[in-house]
Amino acid sequence: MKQSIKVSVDAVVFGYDPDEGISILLIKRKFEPFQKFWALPGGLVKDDESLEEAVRRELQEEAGIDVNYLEQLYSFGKPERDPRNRVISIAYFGLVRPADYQLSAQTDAEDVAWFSIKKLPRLAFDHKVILDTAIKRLRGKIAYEPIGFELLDKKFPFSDLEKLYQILLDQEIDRRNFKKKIISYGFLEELDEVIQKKSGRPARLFQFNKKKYFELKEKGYNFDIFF
Amino acid sequence: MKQSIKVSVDAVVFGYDPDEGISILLIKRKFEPFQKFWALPGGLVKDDESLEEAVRRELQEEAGIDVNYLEQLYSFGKPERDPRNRVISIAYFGLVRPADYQLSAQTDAEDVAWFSIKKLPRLAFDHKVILDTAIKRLRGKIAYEPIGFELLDKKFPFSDLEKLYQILLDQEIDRRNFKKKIISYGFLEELDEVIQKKSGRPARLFQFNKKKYFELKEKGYNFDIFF
DNA sequence: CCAAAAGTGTTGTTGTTACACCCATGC
DNA sequence: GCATGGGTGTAACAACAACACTTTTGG
Repeated sequence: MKQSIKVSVDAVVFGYDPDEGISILLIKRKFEPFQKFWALPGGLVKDDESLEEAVRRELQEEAGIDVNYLEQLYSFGKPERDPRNRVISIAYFGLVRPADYQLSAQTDAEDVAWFSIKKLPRLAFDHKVILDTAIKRLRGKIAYEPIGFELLDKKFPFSDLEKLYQILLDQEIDRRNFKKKIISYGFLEELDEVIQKKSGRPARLFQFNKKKYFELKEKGYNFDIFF
Repeated sequence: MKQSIKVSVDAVVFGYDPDEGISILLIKRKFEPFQKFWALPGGLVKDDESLEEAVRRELQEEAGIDVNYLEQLYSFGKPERDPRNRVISIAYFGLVRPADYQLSAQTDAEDVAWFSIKKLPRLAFDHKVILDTAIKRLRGKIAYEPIGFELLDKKFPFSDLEKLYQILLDQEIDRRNFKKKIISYGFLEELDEVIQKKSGRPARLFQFNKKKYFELKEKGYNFDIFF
């Protein structure tokens, strides 16, 4: 059987800033179709690279960014999703830490930028569908896996985590109960350092201990944050 | 850029029988490579069909089966997974009801059969990896979505459900607590009919009310069964 | 009357929610 | 000394886990 289907990868990369909220990385297309539309970074897979390698390469080429967490999201394969010819796309889901987030925000003038998920431009192809799938995944996943930490600095004040959950779950969270619950899991380390971002009392810094988390997970612990 | 990657779909289809446990559907390969090895049903996607259409077509062609639940599982794309040329496979996850399960078990003599997940043959390509991914998904998913019902007859005695969960979670479950919890969700209907499978007291039949389930889900109910 | 499977409640323990005041800093 | 954000405990309530005997049928 003769088959003429092309294979591409696309990445939905999330960044977070306690003031800006959740953003995603988009690039502006140079060529037709959808010239000058904003689109997810991505492109055709090379014959000799794995899917994940392809995503990382494209992110490097198109946005100069290194994601800190990457997982496969879903594959999109409707025959009509690309007007030229059939392309199936394997979409990935990525998270970057604030350091990278800030960095790429500088490249602003070019054709790569962060967009708050609250005010998104029209996207090329079916990228809106892909994006919506990714947002759903992020919202769902944060409740039962501690991936939130991948969006924060290695050392962060507790309030950053708190705000992240409030934004993602889109609801008020009781500060005391939230802290009690997170601390009770035992994979957070409280440091002696403090930081003062704006006014007010300086905050102690915390860090996520991945090793401890995996140990606890082995023992059949299960993380879940529902309020 | 010239790309020569082929796109296929593969299906991991689960069946269940309270006595046999969980089985999956395999076909025996007629041609090289991996001639005479057992493999997941699947094949190349046609240029004008969607991915899901491709899976359903292949399952119909290769096993004469109609799955009752189907979702995308994961895409496997390592460059070396097919010895001939590069093929990326989009794997699907399916569940069939006992009626279909019995039916295909008749076709036994041919090159399609059910295998208990406890004693599997060596599989072609990387199908073992795909299968393991699917089993993990099934185990994980059954705890927070009521997909277990898709593996049972439309009307079933409560003990069938009980056994299904015990097998999948691989642990004893307290019958009273389990029933209390499931009933409390309110999406099961108790019928006036009874059934007697072996010896012992006949059992009342139940059925899953999908509509009620979706209503409850809308209201922000969340199903979860952990013990 | 025995074997086999179905049906059924209560209680102690644990986890979850609701709630408000003081503390450390910069200006 | 005031504005800003950080830090902390307790009590009522809800959910979960542990537990065993009775009922209906067939042989």
